[in-house]
Amino acid sequence: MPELPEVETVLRTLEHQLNHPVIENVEVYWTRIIAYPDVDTFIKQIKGRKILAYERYGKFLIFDLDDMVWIVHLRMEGKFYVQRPSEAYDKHTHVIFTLDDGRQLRYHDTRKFGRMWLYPKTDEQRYPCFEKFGYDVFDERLTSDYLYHRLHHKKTALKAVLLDQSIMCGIGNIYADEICFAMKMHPETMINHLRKKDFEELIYQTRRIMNGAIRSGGTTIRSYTSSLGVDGRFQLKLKVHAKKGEKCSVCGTEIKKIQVAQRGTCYCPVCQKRK
DNA sequence: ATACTCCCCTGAGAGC
DNA sequence: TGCTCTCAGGGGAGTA
Repeated sequence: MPELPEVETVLRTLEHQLNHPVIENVEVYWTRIIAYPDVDTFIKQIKGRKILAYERYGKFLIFDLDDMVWIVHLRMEGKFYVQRPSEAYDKHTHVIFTLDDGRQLRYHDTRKFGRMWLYPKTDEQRYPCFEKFGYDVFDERLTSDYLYHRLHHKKTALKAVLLDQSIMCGIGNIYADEICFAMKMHPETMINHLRKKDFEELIYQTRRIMNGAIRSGGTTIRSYTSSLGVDGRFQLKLKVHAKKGEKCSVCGTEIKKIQVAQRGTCYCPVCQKRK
């Protein structure tokens, strides 16, 4: 599933592939994908607009259309393909954008969880779909002081905090497990047990892991063909997520799987201690 | 305010 | 082989 590094890779790949096309036509085959405005307005307003810039906020893709912004969240399985109109598409292709260079940008989503929004652009770049979202993981305003003041009194599990997009956004289930492992902390560690230096470590490890994943995701840009999105190449580097029953790469102990914050959670019972 | 639960969806995998 | 059942998961909505 696309988390921050995958979204970043998709965005860079799209920019590289598409450059700055004008969207000439749009066909929507599953209307719920369009979250705002209504489908007819979405189509009417996005037609004729040029993609000037590609940006990211958390797991959102942001396409700068000059006086408007087109925002996409891939959720679980959303993908973009750049294809010729003559190429076949399957039942999971829900939105097709025809570009002025003759190609099509096709939105594909097996589970139909992804969403798109189109808003008039504002200076502060805040939109209703971002309302409940906090700082992006790489936002410089996200500091250990900020996290400490916001969290040190709360009795919430560490992993629940990492997944809470209203505090910082971009982390999903995979990287939440990896960050807990890198911090050598049990995912159920109560956040109020963390000291200031632990929050520094949290931010450091989060950014280190995200940057590493972006770098290895970025390597797929050169080799990719028609399919955008990341093929799971850097799963090779995962230490605990989806590793239930395998041996910990550090100590050899069997990785365990539990539920934390209603999410499947893998961890090493020896390396990761409750604080 | 916080923490659950359900919902949206489909394919994969398990069990029979 | 083929059927049915269960589960995964980001995030919104509703509820205790």
